[in-house]
Amino acid sequence: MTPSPGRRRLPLAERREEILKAATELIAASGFKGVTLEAFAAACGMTKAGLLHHFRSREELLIAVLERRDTLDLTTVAGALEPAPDAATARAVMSGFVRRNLAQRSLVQLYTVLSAEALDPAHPAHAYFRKRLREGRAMLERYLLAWHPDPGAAAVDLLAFLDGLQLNWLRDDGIDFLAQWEAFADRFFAA
Amino acid sequence: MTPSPGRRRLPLAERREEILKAATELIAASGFKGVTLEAFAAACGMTKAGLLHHFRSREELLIAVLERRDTLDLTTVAGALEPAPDAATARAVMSGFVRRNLAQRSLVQLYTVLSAEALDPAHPAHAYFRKRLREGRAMLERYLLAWHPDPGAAAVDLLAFLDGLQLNWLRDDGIDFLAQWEAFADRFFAA
DNA sequence: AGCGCTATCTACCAAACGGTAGATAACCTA
DNA sequence: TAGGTTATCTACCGTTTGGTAGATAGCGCT
Repeated sequence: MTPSPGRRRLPLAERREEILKAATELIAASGFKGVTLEAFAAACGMTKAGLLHHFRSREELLIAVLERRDTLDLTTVAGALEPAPDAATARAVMSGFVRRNLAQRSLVQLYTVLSAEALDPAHPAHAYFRKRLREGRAMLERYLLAWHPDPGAAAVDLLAFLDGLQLNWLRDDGIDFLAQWEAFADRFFAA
Repeated sequence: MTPSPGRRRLPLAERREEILKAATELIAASGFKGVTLEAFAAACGMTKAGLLHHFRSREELLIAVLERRDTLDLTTVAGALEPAPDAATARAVMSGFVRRNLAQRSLVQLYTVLSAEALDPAHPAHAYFRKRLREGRAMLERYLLAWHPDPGAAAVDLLAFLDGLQLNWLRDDGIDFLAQWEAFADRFFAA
């Protein structure tokens, strides 16, 4: 476990980014409970103590991982709905969202594994996921408002299908995510 | 943590059942990784050593929990498809399944939490869930075979929706599971 | 070149973990 | 009521865990 070129010193921002990226991969694979401080550190060639210089505790690292993905991901989607969009543009936005997720399997897995783990009210990310779900649903509802007869139920419908499809896709990569989505969307956006 | 009436001795089968029931609740709440041997034991008023008299290891307890639920649950559904059923009976069977799940929230949560946790190939229940998913999908496909134009894709569709709806229902009990399901079924079984 | 800053390391700790060994006590039968 | 069976307990062990204290070394600045 000793790093090859002795000691590797990086500027703060750079090392932080490296740690967060590695942590994302690890949590996606084994959940938060499944990864130790030692493992997080080793994944970027340092020691526990070295890592704790950047994040004061294991839990703080988790929060940082989540917040990083939010700023990187959620903001991209939110911009496009200045006027409430019609069915066609709503579908286009959603399809873009799906395609982007498809390209980042480990990220999808991070959120899936972690959000299930965080159903436990004692989990450090419990509050985070509650908030995120509500905000996501509210945002989606605004997308559907202009043209769908029952935006509330439809939002639940769409999110449930996407979450479930992701889950099954992660379990069995024989599933053609894109095809299943497009077929669902054909029906969903026809109404 | 000392049990009130000194020592409580139970016949083997009875104690086993009590342990499994308590373990199911605990795992549903916090996942398998989230519960210690001590916690499993304390939940039925005994010590670690006492519990290990009935299950040789923590992992063996997990397997027992899963197998118990299978014999109790999966067999009930499987019986009804001697001839490949038509759309109406297929829907009736599925609706029964949904209603039964609705009445046992903690059981649903057990499977949801655990199956996400077990996406990790190193998880002790990983193989179990892979097998279970494949069998479940194959069974559902047989239900759809007689009347649906594309049973394979439809089976994925239905399971994805149900899994996702369960997940969101667990996250936010404001969701009306039954209503969402019936609306989805109206569309699904109309084809 | 030399100095200060700080990113990183080595060494350590207390607590919690899964599991084991051997003593103890509750029930069943004679 | 005595004795055997076994479910349960107390006490312990070795390992792993998250986290801390203090030493060390790489980098930027003058």
